[in-house]
Formats: sequence, C-alpha cells, structure tokens
Amino acid sequence: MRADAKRNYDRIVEVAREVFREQGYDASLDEVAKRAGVGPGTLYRHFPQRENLLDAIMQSWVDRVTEAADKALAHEGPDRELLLDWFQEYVALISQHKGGPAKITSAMGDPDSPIITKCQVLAEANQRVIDRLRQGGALREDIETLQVCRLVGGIATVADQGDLDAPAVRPMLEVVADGLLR
Amino acid sequence: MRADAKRNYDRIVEVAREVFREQGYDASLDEVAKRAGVGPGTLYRHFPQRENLLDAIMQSWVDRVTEAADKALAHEGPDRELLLDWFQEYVALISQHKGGPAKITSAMGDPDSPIITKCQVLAEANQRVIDRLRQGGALREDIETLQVCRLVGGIATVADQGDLDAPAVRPMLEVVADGLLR
DNA sequence: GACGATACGGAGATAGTCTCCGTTTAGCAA
DNA sequence: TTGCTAAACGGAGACTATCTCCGTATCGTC
Repeated sequence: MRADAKRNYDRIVEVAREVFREQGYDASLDEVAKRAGVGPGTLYRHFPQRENLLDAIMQSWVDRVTEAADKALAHEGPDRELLLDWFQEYVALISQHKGGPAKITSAMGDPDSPIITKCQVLAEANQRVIDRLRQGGALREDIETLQVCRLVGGIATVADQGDLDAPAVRPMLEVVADGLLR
Repeated sequence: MRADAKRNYDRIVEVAREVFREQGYDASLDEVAKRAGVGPGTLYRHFPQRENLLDAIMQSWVDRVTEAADKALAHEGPDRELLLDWFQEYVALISQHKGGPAKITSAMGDPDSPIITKCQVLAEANQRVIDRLRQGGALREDIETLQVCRLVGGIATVADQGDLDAPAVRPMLEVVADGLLR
C-alpha cells in the first residue's frame, strides 16, 4: 500500500469512528469523506460497503471483547452474577454507536457479512463464558450459544432503539439469565 | 372527507399493504404512490410521515391482536404453554412485514409515535395475558409488562433481521418464558 | 528525472424524500 | 343547470445520500 493511500485510509477510519459516535451508524459517508479531507471516490475505493468501514473501526474493539470475557471468567462468585456481568459487558460492547446492536447481531448469522470476523470474536468470547457455566452444569443444554448472542443482542437492539439506559436493561437481562440457568 | 379523497386514501392504504409485504417496511413511498395511481403530493398530504401510513395499514390488525389474546386466555393447560403460545402469536403479529418488529417495539416506548394507539392495543393484550398469570402467582413480580413486550419484541427483531423461522425462534422464547415463570 | 503503476477527487448518475403551487374537481346553493 | 368555492390533486423540482467513472496527480523505483 502506497504511503499516501495508507495515510488516507487511517484518517478515514479515525474520522468515521468520531462521526459514527456522534451521529450513529447511519451517518452520511460523504460527510465522513468531507471531514477526512478526501473525495467520496477515495472513501468508496477503500471501503466499497459501509460495513467494510465498520469492520475497520472495530479493529481495536476486538481486544476489548476478549478482555471483557477474561474479566468475566475471572469472576469469583455465583454463576448468576457471572452471567449477568458478562451480559452487561456484552450489551455495552455492541452498543458503542447507535444502530450497532442491530447490525452486529444480524451479521452474526450471515457468513458473507464484511464484519463477520469481528462477530466471530464476540461469539467466541461468549462461547467461553457459556462453556464455563455448562461445565459446572449450571446451564440448560437445549440452547445454542448463537441463540444466546441473539437473545442478548435483541435486548441491546431494543434498548438502542428505545434509548434505554443500563438500569432499564438490567431486568431484561435477569430474565434471560434466569431462563438459561437451571 | 370528500369522496375522491377517501377513494385515494383507501387505494393508497391497500397498495401500501401490498408493497410493504413485498419489499418490507423500507419500500419507496413514491413507488406506492405510483402504483396507487396518485402523485406523491397526494400520498404525503394524507400521510405526512411514513408511520402514519403504517398506522392506517394496521387498522385491521388490531382485531387480530385482541383475538389472539382471547385465544391465549382461553387456553386450558400449563402456564408455560399458555405463555409460549401467546409469545409465538405476538411474534407472528408484529412480524407481518420486514422491519415491522423493530418499528413496533421501539414505538412502544415513544408517546409521540404515530402508531402509538396500535402499540397500546398490543400492550394491553399482553397485559391481559400477563395479569392472568400473575393472578395465578405463576409469574415473577419484579418485571414490568412493557419490559416483557421489549423482550419478545427483541427476539422478533433479531429473527426478522436474520431471517429466522418459527422453529429457530422457539427456543429463545422458551428461555424468556422460563425466566419469567417461577 | 522520467516513467508506469497506483491513488486521488469531484462531477454527475441514480434514487429516495418531501414540498410548493398552479390546476382540477367535488359538492353545494341558487 | 349552472356557477362558485373550498378541497384535493399531481408533478416538477429542491434536497440529500449513495456510489461510479475517469481525467489528473502523486508515489516510488529504475
């Protein structure tokens, strides 16, 4: 990659992170290009689809995901607390910008999504937490971990669309956690 | 309302129902106008916002909602079955067209939404089912019924966005039902 | 310093939303 | 019937966003 190309690439990602945080995932891409000081052509050459840009933005995000899972697994205490803490982290992680929960959760089941690798990191993190509980025999067996992602993702999605805060989300996560534990 | 106005109004609603079913809730409104044989101006005068049109489409829908709740309440059998049957109906009702679950669920918490009256019918139907279970002492007390709507709406939303069918949705509804029952 | 590959960027095609306003029509009253 | 007015129509076009094409500029190498 040529030096000027890399410079523009990085600058676009940086600006996009800012704009998406301000205006949500639906922000205008031409606006991103303008703020980054490049033409729309340049933006679309680097990122043919909106989701390619999202994928680049999420590059740094994957580290935080695994960290959060590590932290949850290190938790000493009741299984219910562990699961709830993880769920809250999960919601926070995918709710970084408006529209994110829906995008990430629906990409989870789509192998062709440009952000699929990022989703897999999240799915694997969730898997580790679920496996730990399963090994302790604390969890019902008849549900796939992908469905768990969907359940929690669904809650994050409605919270995102309805502008709910963490305390309002908590009871919904409790219901799901209690439904999963046995 | 003048006769020609009513004629156009009805025709737009009829066509919109068809187009939304075909193309989802994001379908072009100019396309609806074209198919209805009216100018865009006419459509936007009758329905200033997209949701006003959705509200009109849902007029016949409210009857089905109350019917479904009646049917659920008439159910003889375990509470779990009753709740699950109702949840399945609930998901089916709000999944009429693509994008519907998200729209309806987020409108539930927004008093200014043009479709709020329709949402209230749905919320009341849900309330009746929940109340029945609460009276039997079968349900946990620490959760509002609006939250129940959000939980089930969240599942419907991810199912809608991920093109999941009813059998795939079922286990998620079971988790929520089990988490709510005690 | 010259050359080819690579990348830039903006004009413009396409598509959707929504408004404004000149034209038409329904419905009523004379 | 005819004439009138309020109501309704409809389409041109302003505005915004997405995305492409291609002439121009720049990088990096020989």
